[in-house]
Parts: sequence; C-alpha cells; structure tokens
Amino acid sequence: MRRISESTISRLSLYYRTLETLQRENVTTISSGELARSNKFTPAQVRKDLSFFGSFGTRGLGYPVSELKDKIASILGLCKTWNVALVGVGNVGSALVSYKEFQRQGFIIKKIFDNDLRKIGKNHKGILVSDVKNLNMELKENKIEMVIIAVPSSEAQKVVDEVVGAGVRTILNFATTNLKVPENVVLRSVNMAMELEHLSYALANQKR
Amino acid sequence: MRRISESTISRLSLYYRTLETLQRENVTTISSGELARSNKFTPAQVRKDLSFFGSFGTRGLGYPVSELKDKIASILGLCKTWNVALVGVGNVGSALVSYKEFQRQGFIIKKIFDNDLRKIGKNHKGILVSDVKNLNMELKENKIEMVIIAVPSSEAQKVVDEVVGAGVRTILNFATTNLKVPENVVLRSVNMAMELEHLSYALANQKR
DNA sequence: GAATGTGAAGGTTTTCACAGCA
DNA sequence: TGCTGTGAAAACCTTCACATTC
Repeated sequence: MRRISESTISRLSLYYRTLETLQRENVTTISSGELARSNKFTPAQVRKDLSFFGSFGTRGLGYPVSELKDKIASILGLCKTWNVALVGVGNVGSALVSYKEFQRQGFIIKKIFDNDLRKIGKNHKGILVSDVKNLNMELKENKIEMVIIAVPSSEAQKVVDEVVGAGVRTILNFATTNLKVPENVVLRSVNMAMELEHLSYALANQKR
Repeated sequence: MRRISESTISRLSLYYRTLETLQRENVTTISSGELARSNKFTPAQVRKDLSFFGSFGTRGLGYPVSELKDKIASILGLCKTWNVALVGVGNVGSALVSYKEFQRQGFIIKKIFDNDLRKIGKNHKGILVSDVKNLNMELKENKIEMVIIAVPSSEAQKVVDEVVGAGVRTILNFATTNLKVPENVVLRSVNMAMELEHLSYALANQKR
C-alpha cells in the first residue's frame, strides 16, 4: 500500500468524530459532501482519503455511517488496546491520568513512573507510582508498547533514551524540547509552545 | 506578502527554540546547515523559510544568532503581550494556569471563567474565577484578545459562539469536538484524541 | 572558500472533472 | 438523477543547484 500522508490520518480522526456524532443521532447514511462540510474540507478530499483504504460508499447514495465508522476505527487501530506507561506525574501527567479519551481509545495506563520520593510507592488514581530508576526493567516486564513523557524538558532526552533502549517504539511527548529518536521510533510531540506561537503569529498578523 | 504556510511557522518555532539554546551557549553565528541538522530539516528549507521574511544572513558566514532570534520573535509576535481568558478550570484548565510557557510567550491570563458555583468567586492561583454567565460582558470590558476553551466537549460550541459574539477572533481549544467558527476567526485545537489516533495508527501499522 | 538567497525542478497533496454505478 | 471512485490537472511545498556576496 502507498504511504498514507499524515494529513490523511488527521482527517480520518475528524471523520471518525463526526461519524460518532451522526451515529448517536441515528443518521444511517452520509455523503462525502456532508462529511466534508462539517469539517471544512472538500468532498473530493473526503473521497480521496477514504479511497486509499478501499471503497466503502454506494454510488448515488453515500457512505453507511456505522460501517464507515468501524472501518476507520480499524484503520486507526482503535479496536485494539495498547499498554502504556506514563513518566512524570506533575501537572500534565496528572491531568493525563484522568483523561477519559485515553481509555476510550484503548490506551491503558499500566505503569506510572516518577523520580520524586514523595510520590514513589503511593497510589495515583489507582495506579502505583514506581521509581523511574527501574524504568528499563519494568517497561520490558510489563510489555509496554507506548510511553508518555511528561517530565521537565531538561530530563526528557534522558528518559527518551532509556525508553528507546528498553525497546519501546512509540512515544508521546509533552516536553518542550527537540527530542532525538532513531529512525524506527515514532515520536509525536504535543507542543503547546508551538501551538501558542501559531496563535501569536495569527494575532500579530490579523487583518483589522 | 505571499501567504506563509503553516509548516513554515511551525519550523520557525523550532528554529527559535534552537536559537535560544545557542544564545545561552554563547554561540554568535550559525549556518543554515547547522540550524537544519539540529531539527532534521534541510539547509535549503531553513534558508527558504527565512527568505520569506527577508535576508538575515551573511554569505560565506551564516546567521547572527541573537539577531535572527529577535527577528523570528518579532515575526511570530512574541514581543507583544496578549490578553487571554480561560474558560473552564478542570484538570486541563488548571494545568494551563500553571504552565510557565504561557507567560513566557506573552499570553497573560487576565480572566478565568467557570460555571461551577463552588469555584466562582474564589481565587485560582491568584486569579479570580468569574461566572461564565458574564462572559460576553467581561471579555469586552477586559479587552480579551484570545480565549482558551477548556470546558467539556458538550459545552464547547456554546462557549465558542459566545466568545465569537463578543468579538474575540483567536481561540485555543482543548475540547475534543469539531468546533465551528466564522472565516475570520483563528481556531487552533490541541486535539489529544487526534494525537492518540496518529500513535494508534503507527502502533497498528508498525513493521515488526 | 564558504555560505546565503533564489529561480527552477522535483515531489507531494489537493482539487477538478467525469466515467461508472445504484 | 445523485453520488462515488479515480485519473489528470492544479496548487502547494521541498529540494536542487548555482550565481552572488562576504
């Protein structure tokens, strides 16, 4: 299969969300045009995106909401569950543990790590906080497939290196740093600073 | 000026971060090649990006670190400060208030709104929490330029409509919904669910 | 000699436009 | 008739390559 672009995946996420809503409203069929409108894309875009994965629609009619939703779920890997570990239980880490979307998407937080002695050994919303010193060993033992980095920027690269060393190949990063990972590791960063800079640019260049 | 692409703005953010580091290390000059290497871009890309805004380098030498940093800051609007309001002080909102990067980028949280009577009227890290009922009036009175939406998804569109109604044209959204805004409003969403779906896709399609 | 700044070339993504099917 | 699925065209973004400048 041809390599699928990042933007296509992002849009699939959005289609998925729209389809969830439609399903709740008992809509059974939707056209590329309507699906496009609710996300400000073009109908052709929607059809192209979907066409990379097969043909799910009926000519003259549109797409079956529930089937398409399931199909996208399977493309995005939302049917499976993944073993996740969180490193760092500060403000961000803490918010993440209570973030329901996580579970809903099949990301199960199995382990939490921190370096703060006051936190280690205690329970955090039902999950025991382990010493970050045992990271490597425990990641392997618990078959962790993804790690969330929510430590201060200054520590982030060190943690990433250990995580990669333990064989984890998918990382979600919340630190504001340029992290280096080998080719075969997927790293996505939720870079608030960058979002802010986009907004700042928009604000500064707004037509009045 | 030709419209600047989103990706160029994202990269400027990253260059900016690199330049900050270099300045701390007392490096005075940097070539497009070095700037590229530290972010996994190409030298040509760096030069193109910068060329949209002027010519800041010296042929045969490179770019002056401190000047280039300031120049990018001014492009991204980081020299100015913006009046910001936060709507919703749950897990996310709360984490945002303590997020230092915010202030550093010139986003000053002037107002916090919530609909929870237990929170209204109380102080939250030095900022008084107001009733979301007074949103429209208070946004105008305080000359708020940007609003952060950190309310449950079900409420988000309602809040956005009010915010837009009050004349705010820049919104940072943390709710997991497709929000609708008029053409002239800049909306950026920090969509965790989307990030997760990218990772989920990566995990599901990882070559073993 | 070394590195910028930039047209032109090369890629990738998006949109167009229409054949094909319900 | 109405809407999908898809090659082809257009738009957009990235890289190349070199003239230009220090």
